[in-house]
Amino acid sequence: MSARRATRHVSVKDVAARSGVSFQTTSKVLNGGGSVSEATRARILQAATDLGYVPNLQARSLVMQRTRTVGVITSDFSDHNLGRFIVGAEREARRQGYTVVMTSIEPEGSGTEYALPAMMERRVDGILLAAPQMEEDEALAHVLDRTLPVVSLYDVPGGGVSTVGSDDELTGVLATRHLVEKGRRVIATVIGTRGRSVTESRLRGYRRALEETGLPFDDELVEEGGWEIAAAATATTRLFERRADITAVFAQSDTMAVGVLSALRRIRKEVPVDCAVVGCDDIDMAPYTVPPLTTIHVPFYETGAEAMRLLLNLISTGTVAPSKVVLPVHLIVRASSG
Amino acid sequence: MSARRATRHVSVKDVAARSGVSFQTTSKVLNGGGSVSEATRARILQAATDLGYVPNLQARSLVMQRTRTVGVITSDFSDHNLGRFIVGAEREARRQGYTVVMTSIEPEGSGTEYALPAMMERRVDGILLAAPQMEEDEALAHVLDRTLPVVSLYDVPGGGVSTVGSDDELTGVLATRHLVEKGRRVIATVIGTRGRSVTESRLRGYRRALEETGLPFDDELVEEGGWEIAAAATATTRLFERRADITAVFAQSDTMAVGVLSALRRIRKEVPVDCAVVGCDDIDMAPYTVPPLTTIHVPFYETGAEAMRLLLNLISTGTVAPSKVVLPVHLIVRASSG
DNA sequence: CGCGGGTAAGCGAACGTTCGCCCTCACTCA
DNA sequence: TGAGTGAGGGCGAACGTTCGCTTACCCGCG
Repeated sequence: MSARRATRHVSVKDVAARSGVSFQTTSKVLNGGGSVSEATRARILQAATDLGYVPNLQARSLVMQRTRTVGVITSDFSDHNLGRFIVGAEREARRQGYTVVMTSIEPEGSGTEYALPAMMERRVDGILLAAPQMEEDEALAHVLDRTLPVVSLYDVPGGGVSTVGSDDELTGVLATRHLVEKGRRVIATVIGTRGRSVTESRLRGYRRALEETGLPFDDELVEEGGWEIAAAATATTRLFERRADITAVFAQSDTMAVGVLSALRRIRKEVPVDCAVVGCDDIDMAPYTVPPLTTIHVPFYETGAEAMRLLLNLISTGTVAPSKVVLPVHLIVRASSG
Repeated sequence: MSARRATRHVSVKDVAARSGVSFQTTSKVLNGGGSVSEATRARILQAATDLGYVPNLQARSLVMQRTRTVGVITSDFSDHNLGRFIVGAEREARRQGYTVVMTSIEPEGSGTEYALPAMMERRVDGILLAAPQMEEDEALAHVLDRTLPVVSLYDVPGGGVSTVGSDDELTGVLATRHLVEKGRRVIATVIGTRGRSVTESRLRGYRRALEETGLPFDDELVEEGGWEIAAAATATTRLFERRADITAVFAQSDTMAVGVLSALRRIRKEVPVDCAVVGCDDIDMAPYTVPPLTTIHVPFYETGAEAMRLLLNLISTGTVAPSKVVLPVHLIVRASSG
């Protein structure tokens, strides 16, 4: 109807006016401090609810010099795993009385130019980094060095930032070792994005498991799938064009494993008889692929929660000393590995 | 090292001191207003970057009486579709210079008790509701009535709240009509959660398409799958126990369709020969199920963006008059429907 | 009766901004 | 020469809090 909002927000002064005391006394009552008689306390409380008083956190943080807000910088979290991370983190923040302000950065965006300034303007008490592409952002480490508590879910170039993640090398080891134990000898792997820390760690695990069992590591058996179904499918096709004798594929994510399965179906390889497949992440769909997917369970939700826990801890102790938390992973065997 | 943060934030006064002017003049320069000589302007700007000045949005919103912040209240957005919604919304907000503060509410939580107050304390300029369970929250409509611009992705009981969504009834119609056109006559449907608006609309569409083509609607052919893979699978099993003559299933989400496919596989029904399957949502996996899933494409990302656009529009015009936007959907034919 | 002590409440300042208004020049023009 | 003008800049107030200090008052005690 009208073009202007009618209702002014009710402030502590309004409450004070209605209960006939100074606004400072009202403030005392409303957040517990000071000594106020039972009578006036009741009167003030009554007035507050009558008026529907809602404290203004902006004003409060202005004087308190902290906002009880943490910033979460993420890339596109329609990605299922990232979504789980963030849910875990948000929940933990909420549990400890913090609010989350969130911004996602574009795949090509550097974060340094928009996201970080935006968070600083908001005077967040700390920042949780959940954007893989920040691993390549050289400017980043420089900017946030020693200025604010920061926890990242991914490696940050300069170091000096606390990190929480799962044991990626172990992931590679468990998957590969399992395939070896199943009697597979020519084990290919479809990896994520080259250069990214998860990718390299899981690849290292794959390699270690091979060497550990006396099998040769062969560059020909590694192909990049870029975390996507379609790309993983073509990667698989390329692998089999090169080496028809492959009897197992380890995909660095369940999503890519779906692509692998799809490619195998197309070239008429039966899973697991002709070729076994192992993924990792343990997404909801994993038990329902054809055949059901053996995978490594990665505790995304817990990782997010743990990261937030660490961040809030840094905030409350005022520390910025970096640390590194690694959460365990485990194998879940289903039909795709025989 | 030390338990106390060393760096105070630099304020507009610090900048003023360094450039030898009053802090008000500094403020003028830093946000464009007023008339300041080129010389001092340059001097102030220089001082600002030297000191690394970052404006304090808390203080600014305090005097400006608006925060350029919108609250997003969501349920668990590790749900893929919700994630897309929110990404779309956040991106649009960012594009228009708004920041998003986010809270998710527990499945059982009412939102009225935690989420809304939290947003109000933060003095958000508007709220985007993206939590399906709020459809059942009777208290909700009462609380936010006429107090703040609100846009919801789901129906809110009392009405009076603007809504953005896709055409759910059309979704049901398109899916069912397609199956009829493919010659199917006994078409079952696995629905989401009873009573939820999406569920009922899609069911209504299903029913309308049947009647439109002279086929009878039969309660026996409807089973609840609760949006989950496993539940959808057992729902399918139940359906076929009742009616062995079913030749098509319309699942109200792709996720549930995966469960349907899995159940059909178990009872040795071949898709699409024995039984066709159509889902909806068009998730990334849809082209990679076995067989690839025919589905209705739902523009989640665009819905989120549109909802945010509407919300920001409400905010800037100061209106609270409710409106209702419905985005189109379309059929995508793949192998699962023959 | 005067004094100390405790409790209840008020007061002033500060946090970092924006905004409207006033002052002070120097310059122009009649 | 004196009034008018307009640009450049300062000043005070306000936004809604918290916090430390001070004041007013009531009691009991010596």
